[in-house]
Amino acid sequence: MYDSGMTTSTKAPDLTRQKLLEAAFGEIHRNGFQAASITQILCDTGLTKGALYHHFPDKKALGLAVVDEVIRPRLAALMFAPLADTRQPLAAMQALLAGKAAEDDPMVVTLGCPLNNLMQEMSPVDEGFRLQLNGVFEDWVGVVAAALERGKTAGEVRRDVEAEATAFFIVSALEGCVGMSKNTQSVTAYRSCLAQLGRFLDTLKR
Amino acid sequence: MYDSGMTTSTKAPDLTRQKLLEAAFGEIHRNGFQAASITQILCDTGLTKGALYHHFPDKKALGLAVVDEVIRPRLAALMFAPLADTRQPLAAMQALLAGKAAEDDPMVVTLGCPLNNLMQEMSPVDEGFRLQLNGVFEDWVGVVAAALERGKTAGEVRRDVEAEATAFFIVSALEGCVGMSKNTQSVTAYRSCLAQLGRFLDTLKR
DNA sequence: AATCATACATACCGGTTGGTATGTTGCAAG
DNA sequence: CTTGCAACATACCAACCGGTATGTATGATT
Repeated sequence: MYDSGMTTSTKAPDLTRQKLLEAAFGEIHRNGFQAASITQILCDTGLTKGALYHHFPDKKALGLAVVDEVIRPRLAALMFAPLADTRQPLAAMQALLAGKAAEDDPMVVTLGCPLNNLMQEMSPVDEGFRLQLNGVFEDWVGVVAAALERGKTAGEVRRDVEAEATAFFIVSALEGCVGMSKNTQSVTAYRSCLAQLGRFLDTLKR
Repeated sequence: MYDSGMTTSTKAPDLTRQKLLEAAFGEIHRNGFQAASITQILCDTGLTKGALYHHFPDKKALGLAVVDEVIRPRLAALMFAPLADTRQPLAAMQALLAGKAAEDDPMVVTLGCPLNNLMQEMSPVDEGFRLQLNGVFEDWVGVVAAALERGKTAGEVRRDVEAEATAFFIVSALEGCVGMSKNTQSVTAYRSCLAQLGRFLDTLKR
């Protein structure tokens, strides 16, 4: 038999692990990795160090797990999925940007993109983090590039567009927009910046 | 009389202040503000806490001074000056980007843009920092926007270009390129990304 | 029923942090 | 000559950090 009737209390290791990951994600998103306090994360979850260091060997492992098991899936759902099979990547991305801009109070303006935040903070400082983050980033660029290629064969995208370089630029510009808007704390600037990125996308049209 | 013959030893308050600022800039550039160690900064300068806390009330004040007295002038010399009076902002920015791309080993790829780094780290966390950084950023955008406006009247830039929004996007995209290249640690990607930004600039031509 | 590993909680530790209080030196004014 | 303040140096501190060692409850195994 299995513990079907358990609420949360007794023993549910994967659940507590998940709680740790989510809390860590929140603290890291708010304060960055280095400034994220283990104690605070445990405070948020109601757990203790015993639980944490049972599931993760150290703080860095927790951070890397957050990248792989929280940030990556979120990004995949938000940004990868809509482009996964499209043959009109430009239209799809325009819709994506429009959807982003339409959010009434984007948390991304308040706290920024979790991936970008971590990249800016940790990439120059820790090679392990850099590789992990770069993996997610390159996957993202890869998804966009593949979509652009499909758009080329489908006739939506100009033939002389360098898919890989353009994709890299699109993602970079998007992250740049988010980052600068975070600094400005202005939703208006955020939307305006996204609109300009949309204008660039238009120039790729055939 | 004034102490004309002093080398460095006895008393030269503004010089030690400057040394503190430069060392702090370096540590902040390498590790971020929160992770920058006061002790390490003093180690770099050969000074002590007595000196530091004589010139600055606390760590935050030091950081803000770095923004105003180190980062801002550097940025002004590198990015503002070349656009100060141009009537062909597009050509000027293309030249600027080309110059950036031509650097054999841009430190900006290794450690990123000091302004961007600080914005990403500190803006969501400390309002004082946000305002200070945003001041520099908005000045930058203002310089670009003004140049674009002059380009419009001079006939280089299309009339339907929204100077302010476009300037915001240009700077954002540039910072995005730098940030992503920092993560990739690839000078090639950096140059390629700058080239794409150049293509966007071309679309603004009349 | 006894055993044993998993899944935590609790208490503790060395190291580092930013910050302060006190001391010392030197130049310049009175 | 001495007084006084600016410009530092030195010693010290409480708070917090990540990490560990130990203890304990629980469920599964034999």
